[in-house]
Amino acid sequence: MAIDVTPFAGCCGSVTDTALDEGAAGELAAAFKVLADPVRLRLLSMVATAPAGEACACDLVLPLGRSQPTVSHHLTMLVDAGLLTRERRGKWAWYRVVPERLALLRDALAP
Amino acid sequence: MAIDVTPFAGCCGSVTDTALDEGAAGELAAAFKVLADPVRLRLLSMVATAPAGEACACDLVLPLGRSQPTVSHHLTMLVDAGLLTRERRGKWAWYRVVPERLALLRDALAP
DNA sequence: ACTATACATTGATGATCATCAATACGTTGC
DNA sequence: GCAACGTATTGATGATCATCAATGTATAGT
Repeated sequence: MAIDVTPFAGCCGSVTDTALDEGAAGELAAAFKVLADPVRLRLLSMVATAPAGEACACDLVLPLGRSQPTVSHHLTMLVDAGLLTRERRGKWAWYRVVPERLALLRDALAP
Repeated sequence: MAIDVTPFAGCCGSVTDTALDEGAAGELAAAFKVLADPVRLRLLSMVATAPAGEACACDLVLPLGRSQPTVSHHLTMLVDAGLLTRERRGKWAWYRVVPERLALLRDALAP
């Protein structure tokens, strides 16, 4: 089941801006939780640095040293978090990063 | 036991820069894991937005609605992660944010 | 010294999560 | 239709973690 289609609706404001209320803190925490895993970070960076800005899931399993279901699970989490998009082409699934989403999280740490 | 005095030694490079190796991904993930909690995010923003750039622990317990030990635990995690500094003055403990540390994490999400 | 206060630590518990084996689903080619 | 392949889902398990009550450790005031 999808974790949350719009975790951290966050449009503006940084942690150093104004004190976060409980709701905003929960959404932001959920967003960072997705980044708080080595496998997901590697997946994100592998897709981000892939040749045409996209990567096939078939090329991500072996280098990570995890089972196919585990990699698929992490990719789904990244998609659900809005950090990646998934596009099926035939038997393969291709992933691209969503820069705006990454920027949103980065801005949450702005001074 | 302190989690790690220098988690994410990270000096340079973003997730979109070059593919992360297992070690770097682990350090980065550990750093984000500290941010991946609502209470810690609220603590961070409360300290960041505090009047003189510092906040007394005594003023952080009630607004969070958590027990004193729980708040103390989260503050310790933030200090161990290098995101906050702690200074004891008499009976009180005063916290300040470490902007450089926050910037380090922000840069890890740079395009 | 004694008491009260502020904070940290310990120990225990329930919840969340990463992981894999097994299985299901959808697509391609024969 | 059938077999092979790439991917997603299910179910189970061990590990990690947030939380609190109880306790420990200082410091300040009387």
